[in-house]
Amino acid sequence: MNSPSYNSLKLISKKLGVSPTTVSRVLSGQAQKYRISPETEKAIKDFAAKENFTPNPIAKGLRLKKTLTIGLVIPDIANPFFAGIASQVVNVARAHGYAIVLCDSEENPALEKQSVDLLWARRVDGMILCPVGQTSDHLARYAREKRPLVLVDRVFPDLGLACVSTDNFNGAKTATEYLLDNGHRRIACLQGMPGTAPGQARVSGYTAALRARNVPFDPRLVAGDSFGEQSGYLDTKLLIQAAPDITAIFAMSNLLALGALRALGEENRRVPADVSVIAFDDQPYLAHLAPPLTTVAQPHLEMGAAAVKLLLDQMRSPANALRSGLLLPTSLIIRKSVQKIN
Amino acid sequence: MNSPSYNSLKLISKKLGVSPTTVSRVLSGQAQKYRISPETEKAIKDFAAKENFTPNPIAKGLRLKKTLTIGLVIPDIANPFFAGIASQVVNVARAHGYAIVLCDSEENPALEKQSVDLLWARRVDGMILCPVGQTSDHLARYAREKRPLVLVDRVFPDLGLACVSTDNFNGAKTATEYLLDNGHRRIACLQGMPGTAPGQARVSGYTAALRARNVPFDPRLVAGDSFGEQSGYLDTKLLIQAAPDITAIFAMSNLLALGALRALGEENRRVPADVSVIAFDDQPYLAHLAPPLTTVAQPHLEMGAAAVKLLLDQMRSPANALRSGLLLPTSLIIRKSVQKIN
DNA sequence: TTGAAAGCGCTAACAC
DNA sequence: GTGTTAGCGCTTTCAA
Repeated sequence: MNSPSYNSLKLISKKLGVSPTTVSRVLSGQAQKYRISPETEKAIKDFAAKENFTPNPIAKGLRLKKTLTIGLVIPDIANPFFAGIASQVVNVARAHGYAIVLCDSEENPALEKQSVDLLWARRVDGMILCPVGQTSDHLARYAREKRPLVLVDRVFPDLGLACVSTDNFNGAKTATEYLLDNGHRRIACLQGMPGTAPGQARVSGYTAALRARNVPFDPRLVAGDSFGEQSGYLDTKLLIQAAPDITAIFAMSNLLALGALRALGEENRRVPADVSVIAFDDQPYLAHLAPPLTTVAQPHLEMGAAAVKLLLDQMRSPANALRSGLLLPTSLIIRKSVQKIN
Repeated sequence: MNSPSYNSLKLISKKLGVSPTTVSRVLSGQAQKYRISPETEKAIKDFAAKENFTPNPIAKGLRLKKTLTIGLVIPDIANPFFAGIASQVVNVARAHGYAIVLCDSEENPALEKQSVDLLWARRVDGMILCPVGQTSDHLARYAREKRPLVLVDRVFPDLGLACVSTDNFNGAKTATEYLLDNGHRRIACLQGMPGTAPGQARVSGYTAALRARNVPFDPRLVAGDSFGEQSGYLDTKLLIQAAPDITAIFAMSNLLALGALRALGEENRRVPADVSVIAFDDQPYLAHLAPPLTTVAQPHLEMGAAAVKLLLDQMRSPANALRSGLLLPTSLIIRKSVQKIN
């Protein structure tokens, strides 16, 4: 009754007067294949059900060299963007019989590398990684070794690894065009962390939209160094000093938008009457801000699900699975933070 | 160069001309204990470092009956409250050498039970569980079996299991008193999911505060059936119909508060001019709402950390570890959603 | 100071 | 139809 002592194939086979092999065969659904007699099969299945027995997955893992486990490395699980991805990864993986081992790299490249190593050392069958986004050296090796691995969000497209990300370029381009359509010409851009694929793609989308409409690109209007609230606040403050004539801010994350809102409030600029704002990545609370924020929505759930599916493909056939970039579409969610001017 | 073939103690021992035993001893830090010669020790350590070798944890797990793994079951990892707890659990666990296997019960008791069973079947050394909160039958058994298990948030105090939760009673009492201090008498209460420990404790705190100030308790002012935004919206609508004279709403979660804000907006009641609002559980975005919301903050990070620590205690000595409830203090974060009246 | 051997619980090859 | 045996990679007696 105390401290759970586990059952085993051997114990069961003894109680039932058959061999461990037979029990193993029945319990792994191979009864048919080995033409085990229906009575034996039933006896074993009933007994296992009654005793609530499942073959020890550790022993199975050792023997089969498979753990039915997927590693998930995320820069910050408390960030709703990543939490959304994680939730989908967990659920889809479970549906396929895989468990998720979760690591948090705390936006720290060293911790990321350590987490990745740790997970391989623990013999996960595959891994989903949202890189912190600055370095990819430690990943090149895994690409060569053809380990089942898919990158999400801050991807490195040139590594020959499977990647899932959103169409950041077009998302940003569309948002910028929307601002232009509303008469804005002096549009600031809070760029987030430079050197990350999503950051770069978004800024490219922004400049592409300007160029297409012959609006001069002013490099002083592009600012910022991270995706956090602090950067949004500080850089908006600086921006207002340096370019008081801006009429719109395009923030490359919703945290940046939050920070911008705070700075704008302090500077007594009303949104959207004085300055229009567009954010990136939709979150439930954006609809409840004052004003409700217009934003570029990313398909979180699809991202997580797609990552798992790509990974399962690779695990099935490591050699010839598709190893390219998947680009999911964004959508512009129009709320009330952009005002028409002129 | 292709497909990673793992090293092993045996392989290494062969290359070094010693026995697997010796390699194992050195690599598990038992060199001293077995008085292995410094040269042998160094040779083995150097080689392991060069080859980047770590003993296979699966084999180790089989032999030692320990997996250095903790299971974490959460009702919804996309909910920032739980994501905050998870982030701390992951980090503290890692610091102690444990990996986290994450399950999402999707607020579904059946899935919760399945997840718990799955994790034990996978031989996790211990488990941290945020129950969905309605049933506890399947947990009673684990209490009897003295499995390492700690409950977080929606705890069941009478099960003889270790629990971590916040002092919901006093948190709610303090918030209600603050409303009373500001002259409010008709205070509605969006109660969240009935039958959950936190929900009940919060409502008790609310009524206790009323009683202490001789403000009559009106059961019609208590409404709601879940902690989600929908319920906040709908029940606020109904509340305004049923009791148009309310001057304040105490929402037992921040999602409920969001819903209330939306309903209030539609009904043209300004916050806080017409109706004051207090939320429960602080989240970064609350400071950016219009108006910034006053709320009862819970110590997320401490909750996660405390849970891991209690669990580690139990895993060290399953028989006589502390198995009681830990109550963490809340704090009232005063922002701008409460107005003094009369 | 080191090694040989057994066994953790499982599955797959090879009998019969 | 079923069983015997070996071995996955590790740790731990026991022996030397």
